[in-house]
Amino acid sequence: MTSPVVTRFAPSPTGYLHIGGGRTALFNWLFARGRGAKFLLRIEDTDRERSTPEATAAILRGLTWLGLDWDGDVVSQFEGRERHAEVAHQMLARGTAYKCFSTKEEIDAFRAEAEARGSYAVFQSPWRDADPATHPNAPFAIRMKAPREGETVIDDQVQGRVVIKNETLDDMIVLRSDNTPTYMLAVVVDDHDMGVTHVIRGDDHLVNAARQQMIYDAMGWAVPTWAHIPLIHGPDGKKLSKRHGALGVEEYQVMGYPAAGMRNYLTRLGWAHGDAEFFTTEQATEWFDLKGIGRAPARLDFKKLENLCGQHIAASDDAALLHELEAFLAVSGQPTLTDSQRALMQSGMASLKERAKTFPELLDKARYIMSSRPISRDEAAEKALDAVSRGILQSLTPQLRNASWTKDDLEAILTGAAAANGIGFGKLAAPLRAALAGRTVSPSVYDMMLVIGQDETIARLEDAAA
RNA sequence: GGCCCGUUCGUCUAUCGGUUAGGACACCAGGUUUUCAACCUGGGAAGAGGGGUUCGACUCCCCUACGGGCUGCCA
Repeated sequence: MTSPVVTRFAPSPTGYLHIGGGRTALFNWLFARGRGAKFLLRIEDTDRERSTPEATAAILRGLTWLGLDWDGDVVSQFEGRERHAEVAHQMLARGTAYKCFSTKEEIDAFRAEAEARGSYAVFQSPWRDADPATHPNAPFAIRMKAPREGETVIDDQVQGRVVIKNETLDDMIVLRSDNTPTYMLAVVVDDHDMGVTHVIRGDDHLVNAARQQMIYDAMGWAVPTWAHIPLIHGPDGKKLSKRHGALGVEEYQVMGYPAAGMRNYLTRLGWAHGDAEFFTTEQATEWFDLKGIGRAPARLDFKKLENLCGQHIAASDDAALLHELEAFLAVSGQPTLTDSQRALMQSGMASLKERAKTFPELLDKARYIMSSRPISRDEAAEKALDAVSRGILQSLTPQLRNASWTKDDLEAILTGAAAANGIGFGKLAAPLRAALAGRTVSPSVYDMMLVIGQDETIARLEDAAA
């Protein structure tokens, strides 16, 4: 009988949602959602010094923006501390753990001495096999009685069969002398209690998996399926750091990348499904598997991210895109759309979305919608509006006033005007763009005219011709 | 220092012993065009190095180099 699949994402609330953490969460989510399984969220807040509620909130916001919804309530690891202590004591009772009275000072001294000698032996507690009768009446930590010989084998779905010699692992502390659980114990207990079947996490935990597996064995619990994924590196191949900027998932939102494109890019980073590059989230959940995860760390490539985002923007539903655009405006601290801007955006979206890779870019292309008369013009636009062009624009307005305002009608008028003036259409389009958008780079003149309408078009042309 | 993991075009990757080593992004050239974007065509571009195993290695094994991780009463 195979138990139903359960995955989880377990971040420490010590900062925002890291881009690597976001991808780890995404992989877990994809794996679960593709199998009708559960995706749980647990906050590893046992380190009271470094954990903050603000960080937890930021992580939740990041996940939500990425569209990764979790099942059930968010679990606080700290809340389970009594259960963790209980398990530590069960280990004691089973003889798979022991009380260690060595003080932190003694252990530090041992390490310092070892280092001075140039050796790096693991600390071996003198209390491992001590007679309980000799136990002092003093605070103690509970240490796992780890096997000293043999090896622990991690059957990893990504890294393959990884063998760790037990002699290289020490008797880790599972319960501190102040009765608080350590991470090693807490993860195992929580994953077991939450029924987690697949642990998909960064490969910085690969060796930890061996230690954790010892606890599973000590408690006689079923070991989950391991999948340790490589970390993400910066564009320079080095560890991701502040220097690379854009470490937090939310920063990507502020930069204006659409969530769908972000998901696509992050999924593709370190995972492959043949030659599939551009895909929907539905396809991703359907295709995602552990086998497709690569073993080497991947670098962030903003160009590819942008390309994918452009494709997703173009493929998006107009109304949904407008909603996401407004959300972007809000998080990036920009003014909200006025009612008329929103209405124009709605009708202009179809042409706008074909040409933008990010929301700032889309907004830039939508300048003809975002600005109102009088339209301010940049230098190139000013140049395009020379005396001759102004004259042509002037001569155009009577015809436009009588136009039926359909694409065909406008096309007939404009190409006719170009021909009448003995110029190519491109020569006419430049001043039109300048008049309509204040720039010589803009969406199609027909699209702009159709979106802003007859009156506004004529008014802008008259402004420019004046 | 010890242990563990990794290494295919600039980047993300395909390949699961036999391929002219494929695709995508980026780049370069040309085309189309109503500017930008898009689009079309073409191009350059890779198995870290060295040993094995094998009729045959990118693929399996070993060594080296480089990168990363772990080595806490942090997570």
